[in-house]
Amino acid sequence: MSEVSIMWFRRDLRLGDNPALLAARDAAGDGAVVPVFVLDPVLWKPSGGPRRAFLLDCLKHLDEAMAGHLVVRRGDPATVIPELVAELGANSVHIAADTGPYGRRRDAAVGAALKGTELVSTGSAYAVTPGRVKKADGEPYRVFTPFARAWRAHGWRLPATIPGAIPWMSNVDSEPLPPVPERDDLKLPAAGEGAAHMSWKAFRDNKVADYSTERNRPDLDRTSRLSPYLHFGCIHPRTLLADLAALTDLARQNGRGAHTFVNEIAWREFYADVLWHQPDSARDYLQPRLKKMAYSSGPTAEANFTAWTQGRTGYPMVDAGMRQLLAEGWMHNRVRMLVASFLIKDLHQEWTRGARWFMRHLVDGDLASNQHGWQWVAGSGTDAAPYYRVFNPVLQGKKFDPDGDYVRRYVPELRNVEGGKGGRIHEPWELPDGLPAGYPERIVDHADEREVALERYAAVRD
DNA sequence: TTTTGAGTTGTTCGA
DNA sequence: GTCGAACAACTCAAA
Repeated sequence: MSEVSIMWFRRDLRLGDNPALLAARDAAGDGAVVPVFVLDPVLWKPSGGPRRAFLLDCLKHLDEAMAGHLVVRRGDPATVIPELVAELGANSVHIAADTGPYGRRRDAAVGAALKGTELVSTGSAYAVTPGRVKKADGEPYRVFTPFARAWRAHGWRLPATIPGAIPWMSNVDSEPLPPVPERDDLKLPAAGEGAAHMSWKAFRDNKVADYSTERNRPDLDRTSRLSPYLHFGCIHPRTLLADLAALTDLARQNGRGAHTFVNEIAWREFYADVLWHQPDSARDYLQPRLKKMAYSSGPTAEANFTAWTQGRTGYPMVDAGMRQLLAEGWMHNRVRMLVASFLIKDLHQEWTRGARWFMRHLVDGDLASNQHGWQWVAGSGTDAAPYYRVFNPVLQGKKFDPDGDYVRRYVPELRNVEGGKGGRIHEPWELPDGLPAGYPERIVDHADEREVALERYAAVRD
C-alpha cells in the first residue's frame, strides 16, 4: 500500500539530523513524502526584513537539496495544511515541535483542523525539549546555573541518522518561492544547511579552544556565528554537542573553550524553557516590581532613541554596534549587552522598545533569547543582572576593542583616530583637535545618566 | 523544614 | 597601576 506523508518544515530547514523528517519517511513506507513550507501571513509582517530575506535564502537552499521538490503554499496553516492533506490524500503530517507562544497556538489549531489525520510531532529545535528539565519538586528552574547542571545531567540523544534518498512526491502544485531580496546596504551570511556546517567546522577547528576568553572580543571574529542557522534549524544543537563531545575526548585542551560554548547552548535552551513555562514573558516583566520604573519620554527621548537606532549617540562602541546591526543583521553579543545597557540605563527607555528594534533587524532574532536577554540587562528577568551594574561604554571599548578595530570598521568618521594605549578611539571628545568631522557629540553624559539610573532603580526597589 | 551557599557577562572608590 | 571591597538585599536550589 502506498502512503503519503507530509513533512511540514518550519524552523528545521535541514535534511540531516532531522527526526521529524525520518518519521515522515518511515510513515510513507513505499509511498512518498511531500515537503511543504507555508508562507504564514502572521509571520510575514513588514518588519523583520533581514530575517525573512535569510529565511527565503535558506528555503532556496533546502529546495535545491531536495531537487526542487519543496511545495510552497500561502495562507493560514490551519486552512492550508488540511487542504493539502485532502488534496493529496495524505495519511499523516509531520512536524518538529515549535515551543514558542505563537507556534503552540498555531499547531494546536492545525491539529484540531486536521480532524482524522494525525499531526505527528517529533523532536524540537533544542537538545532537550523545553519543559523537560525540572527541579526535584517538579517546578521549572529560574536560575541559569542549576538549570545548566540539570540540563547536562539530563543529556541528549545522539544525532539522527542521515536519511538516504527520500522519496519526494513530484508534481504537487506549488507557489514559486519568493525571490531573495537583494540589498546593497545589507550583508547577510551565506544561507542553508551547507553553510551552517561550514561555519560550524571553521569554529570547531579554529576557535573553540580559546573560546572562553576570545568570544568577548568584537574586534576579532572569534564567535561561532551559528545563531542564524540555529534559529532556522539549518543545524541542530544536538549535532554540535555530539561533535563537541568527540572533540573534547580527543583533545583535552579544547575542554575549557568547549565547556563555555556548551554553556552558551545551554543559555539558549534555558531561555526557551523559561518562555515555555511563561509564554507571556516575551512581553511581561518577569520581575513585576520593575513595572513601576519611570521611563523618559518626550521629544528629547524620541531624538535619543533615533540616535541610538542609527548609531549616532557619540559613544563609539555603542554606535559601532548599532551600525553593525543595520549593516549585517547581526551584532556581537558583548556589544548587544552594552547597547542594551545604554538604551535602558543611559537613555532610560523601556527594554521592550530596544527588544523590538533588535527583532526587527536581527537575522538570528529569536523571541526567547532576545526578550530574556533584554530583561536580563533591564534587571527584570529571571536571574537578572544587579541593577547597579551599568556598562560603561568607554571602559567596555578599551577592554574588549583595545585597538579600536571594531569601532573603525563600522564608524568611518573615526577611521583616522588611534586606539591602543593613549589612543582616543573610545573617547573621541578628548581629542586635542576636537571631534572628527561628521561624528556626533555625545547625546548624554554617561556618568550623569548612570546616577539617574541608579536613583530610578532604587525608587522601585520595594 | 530549616539552613546554607550561591548567583554570566560591571564599575567605582580608596588603600 | 593594582587590588579588594562595596554596591543591596533577595531568591533560588539543594542539602
